[in-house]
Amino acid sequence: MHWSDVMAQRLAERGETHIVATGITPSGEFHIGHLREILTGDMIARAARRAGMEAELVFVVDNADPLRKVYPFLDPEYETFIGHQLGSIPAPDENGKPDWKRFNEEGWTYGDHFLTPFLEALKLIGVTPRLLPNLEAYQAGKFSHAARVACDDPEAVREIIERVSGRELPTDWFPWQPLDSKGSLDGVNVTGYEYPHVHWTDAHGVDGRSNIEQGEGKLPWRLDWPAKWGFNAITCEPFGKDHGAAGGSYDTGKEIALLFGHEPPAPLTYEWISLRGKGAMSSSSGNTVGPIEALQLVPPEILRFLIANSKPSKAIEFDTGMGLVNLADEYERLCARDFEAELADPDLSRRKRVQIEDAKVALELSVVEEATASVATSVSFRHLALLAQVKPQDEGVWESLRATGTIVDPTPTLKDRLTRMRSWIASEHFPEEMRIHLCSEPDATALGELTEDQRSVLPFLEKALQSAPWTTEGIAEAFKTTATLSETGMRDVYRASYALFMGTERGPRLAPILSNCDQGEMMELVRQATAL
RNA sequence: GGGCCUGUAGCUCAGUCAGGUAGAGCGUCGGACUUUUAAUCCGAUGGUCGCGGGUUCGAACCCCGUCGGGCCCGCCA
Repeated sequence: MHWSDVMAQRLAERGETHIVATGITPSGEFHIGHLREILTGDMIARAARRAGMEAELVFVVDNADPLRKVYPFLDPEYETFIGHQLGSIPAPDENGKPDWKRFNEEGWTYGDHFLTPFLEALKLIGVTPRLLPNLEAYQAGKFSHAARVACDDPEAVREIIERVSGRELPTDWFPWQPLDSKGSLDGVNVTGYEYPHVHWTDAHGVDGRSNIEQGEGKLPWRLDWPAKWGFNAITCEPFGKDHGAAGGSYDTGKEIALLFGHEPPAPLTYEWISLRGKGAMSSSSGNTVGPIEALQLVPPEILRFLIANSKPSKAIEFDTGMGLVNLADEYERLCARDFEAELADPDLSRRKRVQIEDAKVALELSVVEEATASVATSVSFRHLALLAQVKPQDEGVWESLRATGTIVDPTPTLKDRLTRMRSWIASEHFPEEMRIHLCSEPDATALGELTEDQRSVLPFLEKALQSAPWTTEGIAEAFKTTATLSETGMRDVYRASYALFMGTERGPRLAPILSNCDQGEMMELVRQATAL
């Protein structure tokens, strides 16, 4: 059974209506690691709906969290904002400086700055969750109940955290973090509590009080999370393996949720996504591939397929090179399969059946538009990558595909795919082994591997190409002429030509590629090779 | 120290929950297509299931131990 269906089954035992939660702190650039969080949630919700339940996806924006440090992309000026909530400080401008103008005029915050492009990418990917900004929830008093329970009996909370996580809390620990006189959550000492106020002294020697029902502070993460489960009626939440560890925040959250008076959601722990060869993704080190950047390379359904086809417990190595080609081609192959027919075979082994069923579900989850069928474009990524390189104009690509009977007219999907393919080819991510290289000078090694017969083709090739019209047809004709003149087969002509022009044994059709090159340069290459 | 995830073909992984003849895709090799956009099709190749015990008629799967990799036990998600 597909992992999303396993989860849906678990949800079915709990009830008919579900709210699947995801949540991210908008502290920096979003990356495809965050995509796993949100897509995992989306796929659980889809699976639940497919199983006949009602399910909604929500996205908690943790903009009540404080700025932790001055990241490399921020101006040192941000030093003054450390400890301040992401939803209440200005966004960095293009130079990393606080954009006060937009902040004052439009209320454009640090959190908005990073969240907005991510939401755009999500839309393209077919995910439109209901947003739950956390700072606003505090200000609206939604945390009141939980905050009061915790503040009324701090020892109960402390007991749970210390017992479950096995770590000792400082003696002055208090389950509420007040905002200080400057708006920071750091360095504040709680001096007393009298509902609904928490009294404090801050690092500047100022005293004050914080109303726990009006967002004048926040709950520490380990309480904040279970509190949100309550007032948002969350029934299911996928989260990264960090939270899932024994003694981690889900473990303590489970018990704290009960203290607050509600059931914890059904959990699903997922592994991280790393970049192939570059280790874990990290916004601060700049070692990231953003969702937008990824979408310029591959269509959204491929990105969805990556998540759908990997069990959450499996770490994913995101490979922007050959891995992406293979992934996309696998997707294409799956699209072309007839799963119903395959499953109708009564002799299928259990293993085989599971494999087919999982592939089928993964494919269903990959379509951007829920409950629509995936469509095969009948052109593999590999093939399209070649055509895109050989034909500078889109129309040339379509002509080639028409000529081979692959398509009649390009579908919007295919046009879209070609656009992305071109941007991929232009990027640093495009794998070298997929790139078509023409030799700028003769490749002695490749030529040396030719047989005598094949080498003898070269002078005839030179003669035939010299007088050929420099078009695809003209060049193709010249190859045939060469075979006749040299009294060898076409096989040897091509074998020699690939060694000559590309330094390889085989390759994509030469004539269309050569016709896009300069005849003079190519002839020079032939002459030099012949003379060797 | 405590815990979680992970280890299966050259590569990516499925199969472990419900024990029953080791699977898929990619790659590689060979063939076909009276030569082809590294295409397509067919065939072959390929594994001491990390290691050692135990339970069982039977273990990749369950139990115990052990080794390697990743991660958590921070007011970071």
